[in-house]
Amino acid sequence: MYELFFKNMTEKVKLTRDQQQMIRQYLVPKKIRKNQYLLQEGDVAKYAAFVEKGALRAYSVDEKGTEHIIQFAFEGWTISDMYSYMTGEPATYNIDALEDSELVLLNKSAQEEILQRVPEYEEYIRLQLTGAFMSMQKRITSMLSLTLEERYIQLTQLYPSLVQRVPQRMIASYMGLTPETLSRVRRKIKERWE
Amino acid sequence: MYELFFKNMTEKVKLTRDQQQMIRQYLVPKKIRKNQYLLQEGDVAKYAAFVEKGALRAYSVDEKGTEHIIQFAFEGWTISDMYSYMTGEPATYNIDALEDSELVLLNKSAQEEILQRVPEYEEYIRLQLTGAFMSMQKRITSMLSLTLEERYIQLTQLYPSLVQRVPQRMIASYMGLTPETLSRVRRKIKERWE
DNA sequence: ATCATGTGTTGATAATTATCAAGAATATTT
DNA sequence: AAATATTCTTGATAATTATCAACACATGAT
Repeated sequence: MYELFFKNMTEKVKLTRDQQQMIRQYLVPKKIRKNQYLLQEGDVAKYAAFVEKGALRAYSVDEKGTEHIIQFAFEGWTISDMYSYMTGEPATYNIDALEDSELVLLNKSAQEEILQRVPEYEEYIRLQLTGAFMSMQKRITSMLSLTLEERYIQLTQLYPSLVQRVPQRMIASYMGLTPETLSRVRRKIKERWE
Repeated sequence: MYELFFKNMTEKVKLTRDQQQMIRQYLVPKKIRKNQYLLQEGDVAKYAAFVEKGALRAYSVDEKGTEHIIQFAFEGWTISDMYSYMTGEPATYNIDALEDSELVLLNKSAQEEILQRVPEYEEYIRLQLTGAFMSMQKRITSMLSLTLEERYIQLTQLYPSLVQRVPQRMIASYMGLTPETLSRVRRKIKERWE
């Protein structure tokens, strides 16, 4: 239990055994089944979830009922509705599981207590946020400057497990396209390599 | 000098006078003129820049020479090529000034020393990054789920100074559109309100 | 194993945005 | 103030993507 969570953290910051034990008290394990919700829009996001095993997505639903996937999270990633988590306001996003998943949950007040008792945890969060920031910035850059083919190829190279474990209609949604267009993009890539 | 920088920081974390004085040692003031570069792609981003006064943009240039604006920064915002700053690799982005600007520069090793001597600075960075993360997530959500009119209206509401101080062709670039299309979007909004 | 449901592909057509070009308006330079 | 450069708007056309529909294939339920 929590192997990946602590492996991930201790790769970034040095923690004593005692500190790790202390943090462990605040963690809540959770298993969810494929298609099960972790968060529904309108509720308050009480937790940030670290993915120990499995895959999740965060998505918003527009007035026409179309889903727009904002984020995927595989093993080693953290997912939440950050605004709702930080402010206690109703969540914008739904979060559900693409596969049976094992999560490590941390609520906000627990995080605050950890931060007071383990200062190194602050550094861990900073490094995590920095990684997420860079990742998102790269995504926006790609959306603005690359062709669809280039974007898809980049996705498969940066996140190979995405393409293997996620249905194509969801990859299309993540890219802001219809499934039909993504199918055409993939055909064009294939033709270019024959 | 540095008024906004310290105002911004002390709104987020509590610092003693001594701590503030200590941090001040590491800061470098810089004035740049409109259109002057702060960073050119290919160079290493030695600094993160806090905007005391003025406005800057970060943009990438694609193979056709088209500029894609990734970020604007007005007073109170920080701008850099985060990946280059963190890793010492060559920068992807150019950063230049849209107006005569006054900046507060902080290089990476100075940041690391501050972090060791003022633990509260860690919290400040975390809170800053959290804000930036939420802002970027909102931007991606809008790009995926809103019509162009809705996106433009949202921009003018979230960042009124953007629309007043930035040429429209740059707003179009930031939105991923041509100037012609943005002009048409604005006309449609106007017709809708008459 | 069979049936039902979901996903991906394909073609045709409609809608949206990019590209090109020119004119009008605004900003900058002399 | 006049001249020049830049920006914004507009129209026409081309290119790209969305929408609709049908079929083939894959997956899930019984």
